[in-house]
Amino acid sequence: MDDSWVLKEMGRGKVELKRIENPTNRQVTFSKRRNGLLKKAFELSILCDAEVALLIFSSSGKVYQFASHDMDRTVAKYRREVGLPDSRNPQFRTREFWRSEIDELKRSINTSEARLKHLSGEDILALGMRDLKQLERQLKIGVERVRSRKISSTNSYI
Amino acid sequence: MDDSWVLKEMGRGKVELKRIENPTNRQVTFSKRRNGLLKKAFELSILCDAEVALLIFSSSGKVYQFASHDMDRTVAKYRREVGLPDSRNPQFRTREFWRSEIDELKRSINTSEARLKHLSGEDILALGMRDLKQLERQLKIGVERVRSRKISSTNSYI
DNA sequence: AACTATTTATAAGA
DNA sequence: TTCTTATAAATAGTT
Repeated sequence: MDDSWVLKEMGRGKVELKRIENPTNRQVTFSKRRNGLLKKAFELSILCDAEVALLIFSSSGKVYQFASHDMDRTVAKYRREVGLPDSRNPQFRTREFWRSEIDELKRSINTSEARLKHLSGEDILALGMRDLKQLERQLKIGVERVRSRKISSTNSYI
Repeated sequence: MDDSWVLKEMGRGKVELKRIENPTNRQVTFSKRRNGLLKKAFELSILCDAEVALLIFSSSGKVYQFASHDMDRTVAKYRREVGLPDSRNPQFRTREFWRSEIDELKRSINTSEARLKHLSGEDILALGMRDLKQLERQLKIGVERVRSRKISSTNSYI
């Protein structure tokens, strides 16, 4: 992205990637970049359906935050992921209940996604001839529908 | 920065600020923007001497993180700031946590099903020309893959 | 993964 | 701080 890494930045001037010593400049830059970062965190969460949590403390101690879902939830998720099994939870029944609920939904998702892959021609090695023929028929129907839709769209017939 | 808020984005094209439906595009954009966001978080922490913590979960559940100091420390600091007495064990919120987890899975299912319909040529009235073209391209790829699979299957080339 | 045309972000300056 | 502007970066669509 630029020549000698850790050397330059955006904008009119060129800035070393190191702490800005002038307090005024640092404050101004903090304000601008903080907003930019929060905005991009928001956009990432929307565009890519990601769960994002962002915490920023200014050097003077003020907090700024963004959480696409819920800060606690995301942090809890992170803790589990990282290895804190959070297994001090005595309510295993409840926990098991929710888990099975979720497993069921996940199975449903897997089914849909397998079908989506098949419709994209992926993971079809295991399919038999009958399924392949049916798949081909379905795809051709799809192509035809999309094609005719494109035509009427082109002619502004909406 | 741009005309009608929530309408455009960077780069060659113009993108609505909404979830990218095509899984491939979404994954690519996620990868690019995730890196951009992590980089900017890092730069903010250096340039402005700020304490920054960033958590990103992809929609497939993979975690990415940046912490200028220490994730736990920053989170604890945040909790104190917000008023929660650093309760790392939010038992009373467990129900809400599971509920949002489940809601998300349900949304995911709805999305898969919408896309399945699109690939079958259903419910495509609302799609724009760009999406239709992409859909047609994808369907044709699917047809080709299925066709070639049928041939090798016929010839017992497994 | 690499390439660019564009759009954004932002460092300085006012 | 806010606005403006010149320039550096980020990135969407494409190959």
